[in-house]
Amino acid sequence: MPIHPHPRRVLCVAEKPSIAKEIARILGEGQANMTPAAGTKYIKNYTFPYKLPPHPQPVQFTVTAVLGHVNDRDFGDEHRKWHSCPPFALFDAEIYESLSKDNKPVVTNIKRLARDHDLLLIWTDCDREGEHIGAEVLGHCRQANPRINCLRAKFSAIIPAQIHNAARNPIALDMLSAAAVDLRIELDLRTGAAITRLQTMALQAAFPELDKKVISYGPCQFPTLGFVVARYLHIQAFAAEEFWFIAVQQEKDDNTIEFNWRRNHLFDFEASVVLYEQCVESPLATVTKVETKPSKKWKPYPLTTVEMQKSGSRLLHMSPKAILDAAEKLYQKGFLSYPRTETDQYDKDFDFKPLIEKQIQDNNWGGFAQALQNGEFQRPRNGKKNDKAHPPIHPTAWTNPGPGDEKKVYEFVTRRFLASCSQDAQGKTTTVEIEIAEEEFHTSGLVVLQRNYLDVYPYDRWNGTLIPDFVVDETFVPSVCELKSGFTTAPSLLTEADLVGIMDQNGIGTDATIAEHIATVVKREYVMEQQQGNTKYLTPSTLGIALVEGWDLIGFDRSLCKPHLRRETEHRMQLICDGVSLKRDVMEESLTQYKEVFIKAKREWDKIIQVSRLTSSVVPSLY
DNA sequence: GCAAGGTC
Repeated sequence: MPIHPHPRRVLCVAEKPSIAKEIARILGEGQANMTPAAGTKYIKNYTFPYKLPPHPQPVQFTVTAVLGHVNDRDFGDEHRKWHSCPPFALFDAEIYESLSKDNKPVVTNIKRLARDHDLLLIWTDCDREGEHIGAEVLGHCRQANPRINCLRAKFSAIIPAQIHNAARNPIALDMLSAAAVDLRIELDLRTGAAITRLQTMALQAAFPELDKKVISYGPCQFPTLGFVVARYLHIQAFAAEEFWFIAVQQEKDDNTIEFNWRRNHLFDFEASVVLYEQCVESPLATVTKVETKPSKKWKPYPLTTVEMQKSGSRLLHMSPKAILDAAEKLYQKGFLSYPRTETDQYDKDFDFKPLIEKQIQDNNWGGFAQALQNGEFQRPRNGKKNDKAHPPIHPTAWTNPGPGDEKKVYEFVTRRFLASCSQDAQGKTTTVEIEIAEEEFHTSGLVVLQRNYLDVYPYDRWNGTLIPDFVVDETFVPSVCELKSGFTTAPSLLTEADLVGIMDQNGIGTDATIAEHIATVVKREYVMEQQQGNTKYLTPSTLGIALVEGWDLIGFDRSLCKPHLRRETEHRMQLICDGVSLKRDVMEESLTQYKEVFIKAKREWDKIIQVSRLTSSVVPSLY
């Protein structure tokens, strides 16, 4: 990309204030002049001179930010009221762009700046949403200054080399990605509003007890509900099966050693009896193999948002939403890095030392941090994901946030960070194999030699089970050899941690929104939380089950409750980004599909109603 | 009274 004609004044706009601050710190080399923007306490404008080679004279740089997306979209007055039009009209109704109240001073600020700058340099996150936000910013700046040029800074980490490089080698804003996001915004608004109104009004008419309740549809909330219902129905349909196995135990050196059958277990009773009787007839066990091998337990990967919510909700017994909220607060206070990231690998130039240094003062893990500084440090493992915008979540300063959610989250993130900078736990595993009447059994023991990361990461367990020495060819008659039976057990209901993982795998929602979608289906009373001991399980309400079964029954090969449609939208967005499809064509194709769903649903609506009646007669309460 | 996606 050729460098732009030499600009005199460059206006840099980031996606959020924290990034603007970092860019100004790096490019301004700490000398930037800071003035707060009028009307909003979040946004600051930074100015400083900056050299853009090959020109010898520095130009003036101004760095500012917006707060994510700038524009709001909604239907006009003639469609906004629920009874102002039939819901179907929402598929083709005019959509208007407007500024939300909070964004007015933000836009006033960039427009004012745009007037006396000749180049707009977009510094939003380098993802699809970032390109879209960039396009919104450009639109407003062009209104204020039609002649302003626009380019995009491309960076993959907030480190000086990258930021300077991005400033000096800008590229074009990717309008195709922006168009793809446009598609999503419009499609989700139309389908969400149309189907929500259809569904709500029809169900309220049939069930007076649903009066005043919104029965919302959304392309993310419905698949989320679908996963919960699927697991519930799976459990309902589960039939336990009996199985048999030979249990062998041996007393040795005051220990009871359990040996596991190589066949694990059999579902065939007759066959189990035959094999068992052979063991009873010649009960002498012979040791066939004793093997000791080094083994290790791997330290955890760097922390992404999804992983923080998944393992956090399992270990801290908090909801994914509460975890993200606490992380957000800690981030705003400057204690944690940006909490919404898909990245589980650190940039190769990432400087760990000063961050570890800050943790030395802690009463609980300070000693561990000190040991890392004294030579125990080992670079974190690299995961497979990189959003090219944010590093993994890590503590940026030491704090003791008092009791409560923030303390739990801060401690978890910090221990995880220190653990990832430490070394794998080392141990040795001993396996012993024996034979009784030609049937094989085995057992194993573990000795932990070096705990390493486990010392700072109590969430992981790796316990040694000591087994006494056995020698090959040694023989003994086991103290216990019995034929036992058991039953297969149904899977358990989904936990929030499970659901986060399933949504992530299926591309439902993003790191920043997954927790919200779960909270939404709970708020809508499609799903209920069931506390069992320390764990919260998710179970569908009668309403939730009826919705899923009803929509499935209407007989779409692609039910609204399955992740398929969302995946298709994602795929089509990618086609737009790649320049393969035009937004206009994709929009038409998608809307046609949803219109068909809508018409069919309206026609066969009584099927959903029937299922609902049926389900609510089985379970008396609707909730 | 509708969605999902940014960010605070």
